[in-house]
Amino acid sequence: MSSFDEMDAFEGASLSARAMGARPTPYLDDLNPAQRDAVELLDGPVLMLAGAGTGKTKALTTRIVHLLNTGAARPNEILAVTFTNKAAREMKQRVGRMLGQPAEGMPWLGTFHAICVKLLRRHGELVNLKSNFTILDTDDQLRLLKQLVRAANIDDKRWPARMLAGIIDDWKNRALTPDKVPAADAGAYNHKGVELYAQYQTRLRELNAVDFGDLLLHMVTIFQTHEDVLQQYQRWFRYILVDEYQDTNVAQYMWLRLLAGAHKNICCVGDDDQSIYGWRGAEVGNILRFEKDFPGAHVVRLEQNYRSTPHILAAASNVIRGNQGRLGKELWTEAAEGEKLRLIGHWDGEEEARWIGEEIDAMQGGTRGVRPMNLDEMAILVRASHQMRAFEDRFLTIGLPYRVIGGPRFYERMEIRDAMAYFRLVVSPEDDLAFERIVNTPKRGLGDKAQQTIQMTARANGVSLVEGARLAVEQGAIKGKGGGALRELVEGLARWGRMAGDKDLTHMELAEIVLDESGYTAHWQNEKTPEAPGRLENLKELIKALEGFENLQGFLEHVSLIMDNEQNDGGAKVSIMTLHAAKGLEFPAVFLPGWEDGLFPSQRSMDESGIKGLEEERRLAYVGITRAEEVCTISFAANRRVFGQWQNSMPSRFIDELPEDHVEVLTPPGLYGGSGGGFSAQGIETRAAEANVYNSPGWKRLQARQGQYGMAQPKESRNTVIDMDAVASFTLGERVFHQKFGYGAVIGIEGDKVEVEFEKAGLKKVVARFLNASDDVPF
DNA sequence: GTGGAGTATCTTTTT
DNA sequence: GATACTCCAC
Repeated sequence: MSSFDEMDAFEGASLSARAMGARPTPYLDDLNPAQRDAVELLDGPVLMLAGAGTGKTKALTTRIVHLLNTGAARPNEILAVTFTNKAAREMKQRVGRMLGQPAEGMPWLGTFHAICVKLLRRHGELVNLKSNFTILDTDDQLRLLKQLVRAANIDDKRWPARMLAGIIDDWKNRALTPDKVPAADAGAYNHKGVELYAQYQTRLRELNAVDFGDLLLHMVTIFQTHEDVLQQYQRWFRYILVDEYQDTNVAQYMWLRLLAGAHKNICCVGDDDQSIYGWRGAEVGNILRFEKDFPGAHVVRLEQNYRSTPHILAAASNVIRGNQGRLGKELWTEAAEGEKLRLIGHWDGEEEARWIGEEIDAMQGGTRGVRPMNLDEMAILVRASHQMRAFEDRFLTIGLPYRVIGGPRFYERMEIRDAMAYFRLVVSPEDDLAFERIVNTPKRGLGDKAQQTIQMTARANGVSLVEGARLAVEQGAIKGKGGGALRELVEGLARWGRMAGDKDLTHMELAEIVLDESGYTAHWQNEKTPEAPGRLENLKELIKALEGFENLQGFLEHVSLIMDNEQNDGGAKVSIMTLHAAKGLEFPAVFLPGWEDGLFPSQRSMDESGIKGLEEERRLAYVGITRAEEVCTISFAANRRVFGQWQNSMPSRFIDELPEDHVEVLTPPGLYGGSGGGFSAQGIETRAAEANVYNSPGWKRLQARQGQYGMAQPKESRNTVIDMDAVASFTLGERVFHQKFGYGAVIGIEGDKVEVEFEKAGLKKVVARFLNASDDVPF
């Protein structure tokens, strides 16, 4: 690894590169005047206010190319920060394409986190970290916090560790080390928050580990306390570029200000109207006060939109107008008028999914809209991930190919994390958290008691858990079957560790040996659950993913930072994702379902953050609408299942903010004998009433008439589970149904418990509430 | 020590 | 409706 001094040595070379003088700049001809400004104003602070679809990435990448081309900086003197790995990847590709060569030479183009890891590997010792520190994910973090909470004798029912994790995260986002937490926050987590935060940081240091927030926080601390280090990097990074500046939190902001403090060659790109990460500590204020922070800053506005039709832009503008304190932009386009936005209401969530499925089919077949569309030109953007389920269910039944973006991630799956814990232990045996995860996975007969013995032995001797386990076995502190299994595990770990140094063995082979010899593979082979084969499949995939890396360590590093899994499995598919995940993307056709008050805008957001929360929700609506290029379809449902309970709601207040002239209101389906059989007569009537309302010109007054459809009756009462009072009347011999055990006969009643002889599951004692009379079975 | 049944909580959004 | 957690019976 090259040391920092070696890096400095390049500086001389860069001067000669600059001396080479300007080269032709054909790429500038591709830009509109505003974009050109944004590219050519190289020195001094620049704020690029780039509305949705205004060619922001183009301007940013061209700026990098221009910096290189004019000799202002060498590739490794440019610090370019993004928020997502995807954005970093894309930028690298585009720069490479423009330069006509792979942009391998841009080591400082990456996410905040990836760049901080690089820096921290070099300078970690300044905050008492060894350079091979591990990065904890949220799971490890939570387990660690739980231990601390329990040790502090706090009732983790009333004060969940999750909550503490959130509070600590928040402090870290605000660049607050435990000693800097303001007095106003002293009451946090039952007045124990600050103390536990300090303990947590101590524990992390003992484990030679950091969490995500630490990556930024430690670097800020180092820059603040080591002037020499800061100055070196201020010299080194001649030009700084920041993407999605509106999403920076305080720690990131301080980090940037420190680095840009000397030369102030910083170009921040953002859109205050697309700030949607306030809940994660992002401060819109950062972008709003850029000109104050950097006096004399050039502000460039990109307002010509190359993405959407005028109808779509008009709708988006009208919605976002409701927010206060914006920097203000007016998007315009030369695009043809196109279709109006479409708005439709449905009876319930399932019907919404059904309708959208049919619509997608029709659009694909060319029977709807001005041109046939490919499946990958369409996307469904939801507010909360639980909304995805209805679409997945529906699309599975009609065989419509879809892809969920940002769903449960590969590296978060249980089996993958288990396997990775084994790998972590092979690479670094002192990784106590990894050891705790796998001591008893697969089952080795090592329960709480044995694990406590290991912990105590380790602590008494001041060694890692693995070493503690070895000692405990040696001293015979753990007897019987567990002891033998533990000895085997400890010896295995030592053996695999030695094998890691073996040149004749690839790390893929090693990984396979580890999983086989530890019994982990067998554990899933013996498991009879329906998921087991899939999990084995995932493990195989994990081994395959190792191929791209030098060794296990390199792989683990990669995974801790890049938790996304791009599945580019072939074939056109409809995309389903959250609005947050959709930022930066665009699709010819966009569906925005679930526009109901409470769901969107989210009740929780409004409860917790009031007006600020509502405004962030509104920005989310803005982001959603502006993803659409040609067609945007907004929908809402009167009824939806929440927590398995039916709930009804009113259309979103944002629907009122859509400009009437740019919206076409569609008649709900079902009235023409289309879909949705099986409703009661009452349901049809209600739906007919809805149709009239929708068709009326004054549809905006819908809200005033919410009583008519907002408070619609639940579908059918016979679908509800039998209630407790009714259950009391079970009689001996009665035929009953249980969700899990199936059919059976009542053979005894004791209070609220009923003894049932099930046909398949045999004799069980169950609580009456979970039983239905068999002719009353829900279906 | 394990596994099953019963109970509580959950749903925003993620590097 | 699903999962994580707790409690109780083997």
